[in-house]
This record gives sequence, C-alpha cells and structure tokens, in this order.
Amino acid sequence: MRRHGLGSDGIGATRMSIQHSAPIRGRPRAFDADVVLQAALELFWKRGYQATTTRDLEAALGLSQSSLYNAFGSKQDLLTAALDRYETLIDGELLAPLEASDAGLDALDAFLVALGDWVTHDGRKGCMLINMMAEDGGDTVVLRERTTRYRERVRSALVRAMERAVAHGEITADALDLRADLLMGMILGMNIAARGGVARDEIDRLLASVRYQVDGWRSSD
Amino acid sequence: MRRHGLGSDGIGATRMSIQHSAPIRGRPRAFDADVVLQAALELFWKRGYQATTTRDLEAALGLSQSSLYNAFGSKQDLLTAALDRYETLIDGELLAPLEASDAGLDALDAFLVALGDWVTHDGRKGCMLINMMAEDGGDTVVLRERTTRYRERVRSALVRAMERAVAHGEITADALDLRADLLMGMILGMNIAARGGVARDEIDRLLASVRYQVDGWRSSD
DNA sequence: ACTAATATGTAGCGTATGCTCCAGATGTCG
DNA sequence: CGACATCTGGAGCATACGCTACATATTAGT
Repeated sequence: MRRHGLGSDGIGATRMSIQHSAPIRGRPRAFDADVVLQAALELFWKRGYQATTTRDLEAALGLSQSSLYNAFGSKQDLLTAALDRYETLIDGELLAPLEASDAGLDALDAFLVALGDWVTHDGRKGCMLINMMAEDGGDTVVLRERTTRYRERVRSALVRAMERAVAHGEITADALDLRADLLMGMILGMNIAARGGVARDEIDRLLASVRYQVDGWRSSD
Repeated sequence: MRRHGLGSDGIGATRMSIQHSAPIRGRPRAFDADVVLQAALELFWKRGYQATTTRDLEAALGLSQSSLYNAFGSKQDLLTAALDRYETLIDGELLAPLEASDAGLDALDAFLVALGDWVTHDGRKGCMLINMMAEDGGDTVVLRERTTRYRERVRSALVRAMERAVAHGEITADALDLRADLLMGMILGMNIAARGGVARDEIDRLLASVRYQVDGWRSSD
C-alpha cells in the first residue's frame, strides 16, 4: 500500500546541492548544468516522472548517476528544478505574449493557437505541469499548490485579455468568469488529448472549436 | 530505456484463463470473480495502472497472487477485464440515459451534470478510460484504439442529442460539429481536473461554464 | 478409495529502481 | 609541490515489482 509517487509531503531536501555557479575550489564539472537540466526537463516532459528512471537520465544526459545526484540532489529535486525551468519557459513563450499585447481577442486567439503548438510540437507531450498534476493525482502538496497557482495565473491572464477586448469594444462584458472557465476547461482538454497521444487532427478540432467559440463572442457592430 | 507501461503492442496473452463459469472438476474458487474484478477496477481507477502493484491487489482483493494470476492471467489481462467492466458501467450510467431519452438539450444538460458526479464521486478519480489514455500516452495500440473508439461513441451520442434538440426546435443547426468538439474538450478537461485532484468547486466551475454554454445555444423564440 | 483436475499459500526468482559508497581523477590555493 | 576540495566512474545496497514453482488442499468422476 506504500505510495511511491511524485514526492513526499514532508519538508524534504531543501536542495542546497543545486549550484549553478562554479565552486571556488575542487574539480570543475565536466558538463553544463543548464544543458543537462534542459535534457532532464524534456525527458520528464515526454515520459512523465515515474516512467523516467535514473538510468534513463544517466543515458540521455550523458552523466553518471553519482554526478547527477551530486549536482541535483534527488530525482525529486531534479524534477523541481526542471519544473522551475519549465515555468520560465512557458511564461516566456505563452503567457508573456498574451500579457504584453495590447490586443484583446486577437491576443487570445493567438494564445490558443500557440498553445496548440506548444502541446503537440516535437512529438506528443502536452503541458508538463498539467501532466505532472495528472500523474500525481493531487497527492503531493507542493505540486498541487504549484499547479493550482499556475492555473490561476493563466486564468487571470485570460480574463485580462477579455477585459481588454471589452475595452476595445470587441466583446460584451457578459459572463467573463464563465468564459474564462470555459477556456480553462478547453486548455485542460487539449492538453490531456495531446498527452494521451490523440491524433493531431482531433486536437486541431478541439482547437478549432474554442477559436470558433471565442470568435462568436465578438459583438456584431 | 526499456518501457514497462500499460501493455505491450504484441498479440499477448489471449487471456484464456478468465473463466467466470465454475469448472466441472477440481477445487472451486473461494471468491466471487465479479466482486474481485470490481475491486480491481476501483483500484486501477483511483490509483492508475502502474501505481497499483500486484501486492496492492493481493491486499485489497483478499486473494493470494497465485489465485489472482490463476484466475486472470497477467496484470495487464486484469486491466483489460477491468476496462471491459468499466465500459459496461459507464455505458449504463452515462451513455444509455443520454441516448434513451427523447429529450434534446435537457438530456445533454443532465448528461453533463451526471458526468460531473461521475468523475468526482467517492474521492477524485476521473474517468478510468481517459486516465488510462493519459497514463499510457498513446503508446499501447490496443488501449489507444479503445479510447479512441470510446471518444467517438460519446461524441456521436452528443451529436444525436443536439440533433434531437434541433428537431425539437430548441437550438439552431449551426456548427453542430464544432459544438460537439467543444463539449468533448470540456469533458476531457473536467476529467483531467478531477484526476489531478483539483478542488471540487473548481471542477464545478468548469461544469457550470459548459452548462451555461449549452444553455446559450437555445434559440430564443 | 483412487485418479484427475483445479485452487490456494508460501517462497522465491530475475530484474529494475532510487540511491550511496568509495577509490581515484582533476582542479585551486598556499 | 603538497594540502584541500570537489567531481567522476563503477560497483553495489536495499527494496520493490511482476510473475512463477511447487507442495498442498479441495472438489468431481469412477
């Protein structure tokens, strides 16, 4: 009955071992920690946490397990670091464009299209954060808090885009919350479809249906 | 690099061992195969396939591993049998009411409400088929075909409900396919939210947003 | 009673997994 | 150079997992 999932709920390994700056003394690293972390991120992303073994990491990253553990602590610490990196990535590529733009509905539409690419690009993967949430099942407190916070960030970015759309006279201000929830649901749905290896055209149909929906919000003038 | 997922792609174990009828000769079973299968189904449903070990099954089902293997073959065969049972269950409780009803939009709405219950009832679980799809990532051919077929069944049931709604003059016949895809996306989204242990009220908000959407399709007369 | 057939419990096999130990390599600083 | 600190490779540990072997128990047919 013992669980062995994505992480314990305890304080657990404050991960003092992750040092990206070179040490003053001693043998220097034979690898670039950033490059290795990116590779680990991609493995976790594609295969999930449990299915990625430390031997897989050893092979794909090109370092021995001792180096891996010496540099990153535990497998779970490595996941945490990878998730940090992932969040930076997705912030830059998906959320930032949505928030930086002055556009309302067009920015929203562009975001949805970009998302469709994001979750299917380079072999099915989905969104890593949502994947981890699904894999963990909400058992790991730290992870659940993280994914909850992330969803709230996305949702509020969507609401702000719609508010801009309202300000621009593109849509009416009706039921913005319900609309945001609908978008969130479709985002989750597209993600799990991608995660489940659903055919690209089926995912495209999901994407098309949200975009059609968003377009339908335009107030005819 | 070896995979050890939900199943191999080979022909694999034609599962001749699953016999629900009592044998003519020999020692009779000390358990009810249906009861045991239901318990296995619930374990797989709640925890997923990989996370459920044969020792977990042994403990929860109350039979030794030898009896388990003798009765059901392999762990994968047990999953297949559990999925068969699951499909019967969900057909009876969700799809049949949707299809049997003469109602259009009301039946659709009732289906969505029932689905919200289905994926959250008795502790977060989501839909087992979709969970398996996500866990497997589409790697196992048999499973991918099964989940694809299931999604098509649900989708066509949704379309038929909308066609009845059109016939009853409840909605216009516009973009039924896009609407069906939107519903499918939201169904997937609600499911992964439940699977990920998302708080009930957040799932309820997803549900409310689809229901609002569906209600919005009503043609004002 | 005896044989055939099936079920059950226990022990264990082979492998995988996360992680650690440790001897040696490779660097900096005095 | 020599002391110190860190990194690296390889071997291995403890545990967990799916599954099997096998002796024993329990039934039906003769």
